[in-house]
Amino acid sequence: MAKKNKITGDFTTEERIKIAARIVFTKKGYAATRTRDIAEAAGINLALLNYYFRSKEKLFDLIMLESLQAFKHSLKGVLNDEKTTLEKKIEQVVSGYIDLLITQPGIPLFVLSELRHDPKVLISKMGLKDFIYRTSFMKQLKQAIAAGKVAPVHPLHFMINMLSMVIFPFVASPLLKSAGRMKEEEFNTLMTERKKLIPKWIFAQMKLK
Amino acid sequence: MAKKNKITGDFTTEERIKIAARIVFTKKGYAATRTRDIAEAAGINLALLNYYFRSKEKLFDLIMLESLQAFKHSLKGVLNDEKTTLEKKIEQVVSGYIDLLITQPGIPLFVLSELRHDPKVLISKMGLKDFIYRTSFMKQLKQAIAAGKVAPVHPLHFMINMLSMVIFPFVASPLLKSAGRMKEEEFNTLMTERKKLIPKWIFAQMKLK
DNA sequence: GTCTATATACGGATAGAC
DNA sequence: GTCTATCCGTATATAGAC
Repeated sequence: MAKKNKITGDFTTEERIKIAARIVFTKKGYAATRTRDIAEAAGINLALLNYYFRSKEKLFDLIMLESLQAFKHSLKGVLNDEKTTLEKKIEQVVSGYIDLLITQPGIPLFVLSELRHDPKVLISKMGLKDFIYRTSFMKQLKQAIAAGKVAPVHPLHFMINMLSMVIFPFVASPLLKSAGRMKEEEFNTLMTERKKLIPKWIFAQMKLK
Repeated sequence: MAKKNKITGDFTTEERIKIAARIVFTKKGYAATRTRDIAEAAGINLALLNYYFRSKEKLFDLIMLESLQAFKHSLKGVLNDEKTTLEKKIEQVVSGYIDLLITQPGIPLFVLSELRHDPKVLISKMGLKDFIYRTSFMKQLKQAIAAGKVAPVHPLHFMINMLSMVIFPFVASPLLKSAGRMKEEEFNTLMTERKKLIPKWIFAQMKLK
């Protein structure tokens, strides 16, 4: 029995459809989603969905683009702030990202699982090519390694570790919750703890010889 | 244009279908997969697929179960070996798992994205309930924390960190490759480096005050 | 066991009334 | 803008010949 959560509140029809679409697409993925389900969740008729968005695919592209934007946006500002130190950037990214994921835990899995079908198009449309490399964060990291202040390994390792430790628990949450006997609330407590812990862990990694 | 890789070699028809099904399901997910595509990849007719496996769903369940088995199996043996130290277990899990993922990089995303639809059934069928907690690894880890040898945080954090740093790069590989301007080969080189690096990083985390 | 042909259902999209 | 009714392509599954 799928829950029949109708979208309520003071939204235009177009907004209600988008909200419903985001929920259903995120939960079930593109192929498993029926436009009828979106319409029902939005409290409108199927025909109206097509009236506003022309097709399932166009609606989906919109939602996906916005999801990727949210992802990219929450990294970009912080990683490119010329004024902050490497350490500060890490603290800010980790903290901001975990806050975001606690409220929207389904987005990473949604993006990653759909991306495997046609990565090229979206990645170029989003300007993600070389995105990490062009950040101020990456330049600082390279300098720190060159100066011997950070362990001499490929700088991407630290970026990967940071994103992994922040994002993966949310991606694997159903497995982690049952394999680690956690309830929703315990899980969120653990994730909140990680806002302080992950930066410390990364710093420790960077100092290793 | 989907590649028309027919399954060749000395396999029975049933095996060929399963091999083809694993490839197509892993790449596209359940809903986006057409049984016709599996049949074509297996070099047989659509009707024959139903002759052997009754339905798309039954075939899928089989593939999913085997994928989860592979995941669980590669952890279970190592984590429950009473004779090895905590450190040794970590080294073995990380190394074995990365080797597995380099050859089968699509499995985690496949499992995790399908699991979000109906986690309960598969998790209970797989005996994953409390799986982590019942391991010898977890007992050793708790003892080490109690003895003050490991930082006093929730032991699951370290398990999460290990799995995150190992698995996540493969789950996010399309994004990482383009955002970090890596080719397939560079990516694998990096992952191979991580077989040695991740255990060191975990040890450093565990020693923090 | 393996095939061709087909029944049947489902889902996206549109026509047309209001 | 919003609805009801319907069209039509597509995908699973089966019947039945070989």
